[in-house]
Amino acid sequence: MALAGPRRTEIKMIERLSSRQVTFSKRRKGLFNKAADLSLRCGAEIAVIVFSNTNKMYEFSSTTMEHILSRYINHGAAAGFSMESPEKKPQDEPADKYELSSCDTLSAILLLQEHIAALNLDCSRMMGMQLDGLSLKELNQLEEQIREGIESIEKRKIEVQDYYKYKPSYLLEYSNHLDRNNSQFFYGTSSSAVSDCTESGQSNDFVDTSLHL
Amino acid sequence: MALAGPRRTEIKMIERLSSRQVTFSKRRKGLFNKAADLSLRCGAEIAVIVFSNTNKMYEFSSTTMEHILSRYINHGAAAGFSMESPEKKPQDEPADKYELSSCDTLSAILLLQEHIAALNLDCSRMMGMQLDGLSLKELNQLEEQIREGIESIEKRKIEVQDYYKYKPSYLLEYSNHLDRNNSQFFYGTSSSAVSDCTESGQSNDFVDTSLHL
DNA sequence: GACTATGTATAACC
DNA sequence: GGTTATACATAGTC
Repeated sequence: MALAGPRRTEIKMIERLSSRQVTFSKRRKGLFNKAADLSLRCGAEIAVIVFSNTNKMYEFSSTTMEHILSRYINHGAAAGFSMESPEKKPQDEPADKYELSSCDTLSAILLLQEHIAALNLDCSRMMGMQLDGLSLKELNQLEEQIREGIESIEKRKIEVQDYYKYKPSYLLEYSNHLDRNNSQFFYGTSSSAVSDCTESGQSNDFVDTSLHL
Repeated sequence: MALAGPRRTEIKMIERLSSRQVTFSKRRKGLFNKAADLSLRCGAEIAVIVFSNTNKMYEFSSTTMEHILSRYINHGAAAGFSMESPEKKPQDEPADKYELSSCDTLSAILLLQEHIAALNLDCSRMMGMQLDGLSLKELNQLEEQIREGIESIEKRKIEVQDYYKYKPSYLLEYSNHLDRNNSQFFYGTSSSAVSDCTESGQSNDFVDTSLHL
């Protein structure tokens, strides 16, 4: 008689390789089933990509992977631009931003590069570089911005210190895991909802980091 | 007294819109949790993309979406990406040498988005946001970086003040204009391919403003 | 958004 | 790869 069931299993990396592989197979299958279920029941379009420990790739997609990915790309490309030009009002989203078709790849790339240039400039300036052309007023704004950043960081440092002081280890598990992978996402916030056509503001994917100078 | 539980549910599209939406929310959350579990327990890298009926997008990714997707693209490109054409795909085709394949374009965009995500993260952190997952040491490094930035800005402010002091204003405007146009630097560093197999930590070195945390 | 009865996924074992 | 006991997910309901 098997007395075993899924005992209170702590959520952490399984050490034993064989167990890990078995668990991976079973759970991966379960995950794909869940995805298929959700897709069918709710008419959702779902893609799941999994890379195992051993760099093997597994995928599920309710329609075509390519279709979902290009849909994702277009969505992200559109949603990613909130502020490449500081002159523009960030809240007013002109309709044309969401009209990127999959054929507009070249312009999408150009826009992304523009976006990168702007972000690069912002980053550089916060590090005290590329300050040419900023007026005194703008320099003051920049400095103010940065000082607020430092304040937040100081606060966070205290939080982290307390956190480690009183750490419940089960809370650290996932964030530690993510730390190892150098991810910016924390467990609860890695899922985000962004509307396809009409967006009313909230977007977790791309934080508006523009300095608006 | 609620006598209900999940009765045997046939797997088909849920007709009632409200039920479908509720179910979608619950199951999507469940799916993402499963993905997170699997990722953590087995050290897998997982991405899930979901488009709802109403074209809302939701995503989960154990690391960054861009990283996983470009890994997917590269993997697929190397090992039989063509599912629809069972025939072989010779890579040495002089014909499309000067033509970007859709795969290349997609991966180019992903690379750019990954770049943007990294820059966004850097900028956010310098502004005191997105600090989750940074260790105390990293927070200190970040703060140090920023303080150096402030120092440079202070110095620049003095320069500018002197500039105003000793320069006729009609010359000032014009040179300010020139400064501004010259200050935008481009995405000059050639974008190196992101290595897939070796997870040697952060690989956004192509950003010269990277914080290297 | 919380509750609860019930179905489902799955860890340990074969 | 199959079985079973148990934890987990969740449909219907408030």
